[in-house]
Amino acid sequence: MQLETLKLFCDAVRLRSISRGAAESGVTQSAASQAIQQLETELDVQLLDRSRRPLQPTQEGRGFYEACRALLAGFERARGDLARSRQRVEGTVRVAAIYSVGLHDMSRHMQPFMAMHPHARVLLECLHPHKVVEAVLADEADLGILSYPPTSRALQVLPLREEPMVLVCHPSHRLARRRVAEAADLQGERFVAFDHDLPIRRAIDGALRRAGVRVEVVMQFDNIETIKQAIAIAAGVSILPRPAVAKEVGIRTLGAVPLAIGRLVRPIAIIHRKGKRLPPAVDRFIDVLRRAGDGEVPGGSRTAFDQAARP
Amino acid sequence: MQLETLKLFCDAVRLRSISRGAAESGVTQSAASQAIQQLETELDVQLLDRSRRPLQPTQEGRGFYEACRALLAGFERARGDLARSRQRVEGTVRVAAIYSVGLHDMSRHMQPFMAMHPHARVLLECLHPHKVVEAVLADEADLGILSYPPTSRALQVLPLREEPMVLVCHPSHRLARRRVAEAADLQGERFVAFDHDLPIRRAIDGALRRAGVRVEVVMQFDNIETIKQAIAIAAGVSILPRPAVAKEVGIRTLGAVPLAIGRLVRPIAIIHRKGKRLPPAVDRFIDVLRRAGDGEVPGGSRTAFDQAARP
DNA sequence: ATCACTGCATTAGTTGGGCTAATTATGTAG
DNA sequence: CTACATAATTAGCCCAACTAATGCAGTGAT
Repeated sequence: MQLETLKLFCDAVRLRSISRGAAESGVTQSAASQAIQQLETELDVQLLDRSRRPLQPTQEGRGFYEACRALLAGFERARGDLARSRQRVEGTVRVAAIYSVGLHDMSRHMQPFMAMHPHARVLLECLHPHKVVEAVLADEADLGILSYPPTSRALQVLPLREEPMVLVCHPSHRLARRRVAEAADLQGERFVAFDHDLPIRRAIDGALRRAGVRVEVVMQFDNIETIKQAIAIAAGVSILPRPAVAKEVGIRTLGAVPLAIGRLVRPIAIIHRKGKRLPPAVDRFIDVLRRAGDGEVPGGSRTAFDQAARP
Repeated sequence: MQLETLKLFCDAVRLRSISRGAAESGVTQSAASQAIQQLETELDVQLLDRSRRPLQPTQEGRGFYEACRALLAGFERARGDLARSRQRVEGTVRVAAIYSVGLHDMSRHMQPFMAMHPHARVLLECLHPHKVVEAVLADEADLGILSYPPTSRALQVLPLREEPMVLVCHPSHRLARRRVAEAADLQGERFVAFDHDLPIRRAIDGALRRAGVRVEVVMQFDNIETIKQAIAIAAGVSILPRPAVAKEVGIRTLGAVPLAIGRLVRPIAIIHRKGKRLPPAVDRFIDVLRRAGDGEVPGGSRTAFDQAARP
């Protein structure tokens, strides 16, 4: 059953002529005649009264005509909705990021991107790390941005940058004015840590263990902001990615000291679902991130340490 | 654009599988896969996300799925309406008859017909003669029953019977007790006639003229009932079809006398639109009319005149 | 990681449905 | 009755859609 056939029938009724209806659809009178006859056979009902001219629908044909018009209109509407939806979705970049990247970082990149692509729309959602992965897998986000990206068959990982980790302490702390902190300096320090279930915690714990240092964990939180607040009230020291404390260091509410403990970095990556070819808008957004995305605040001075830490 | 394709898509979404959807429609997985791909190409949109199993519709696919379901449901409803309408219409016999036939005559035939065909429905409408023709031509009635049927290219005429015409007068009239009325008996009689624009008037006028009789037309009406009333108040005599006055003659409110003027009959015929093959119910109704339809009230005595007048 | 399993895509080959062109039939108007 | 317009019919061609077979990818197991 073809929609074109229904359209031919509707046009024939509307124009009171099979020929004119056929012309409307760009087919011959013969094709239209055959199609409508076949329709009548299929439905086992006489739709047109051909014994009187101009052509008139039968009783049954009249009712079917109205139904067909509604059907065709419904299909055209659906097609239109689809086109509109496609445009809206294709121009949208849904990003799921962890808090510590999303808030500082993304806002900087979103504005230039929007300027380059005025038709595009960027939706940023800040989530806990595992929720970011979930959102990408469930196709609720086109991109995920997080640290310590998980390896998964369904995920494509694009390394974005590696943030150097620094010792963060209260400005009045005894280590605050050191040029560099050695492993031994941390021995027995009161430490504000990340929650156990976060990869960054495991990375820091491993580095400290390898350096033979034991710290006294006095608090643990699942996000950087809270850790910074704890340090600001002199509850202890911590090890945090440098970009995350750049602002506080700048206004001297926190102290940051480069660490001489292994190569302690926080890898940031973009993830997206594997196999799925990305919409153009998303591709371009990735370009913007990877090109400009070296993690430092524009105009911020770069230390020799930062340079070295980059891959 | 085929409805079957939309159904394949809907089934695939509903069952979360192209294979199962294909099986539902009795085609191979390959056919369904190709059809849905073609649909996506045609609409230029990705409807299904095949990179994750079980199969899931995309954002756009979800919306289109809902629209398609509505479309398919709408079509099935239209098809159902059509079937029901067809049955209702096919079992219906719409009859348009002139008053003088419809009331006396049809009611007798309708009951036997209804008994023979319990599913059928008979709609009887009594109209003025020219309205009967109009109703048949406009396909508002399947059959028309009238006297002096018009010849028309668009109409098929089926002669039904010829009703003998008799002189009708008040029971106290001087001619009421005659066995037969000659032409001369009518000379100068006060006459209640049919309207000029009725064929029956022309038939009677012609017969009288050929017999060399002149009557004095004192009244004229467009229907038999009114003429009978006029005669009943002794306003004059008239010439009417015998079956139309059978009842009044039986109860002695009118007198009827056979006429020896030419072969004066009122031909009754069934008309229907030419070319159009009639629904079975209508065909059978015609059979009933033509077989039983000799125009006499059942049990009514038949005169030698009646016998002779029949073709 | 590897393997087996399931399900979709792809390809090649065949067939029927739908189209055109030409002709015939039919309804309508002058 | 004739002329005209329009629909049905016929013959023939061609593409679209199907099947069968195979390749490929996602998924969950050991």
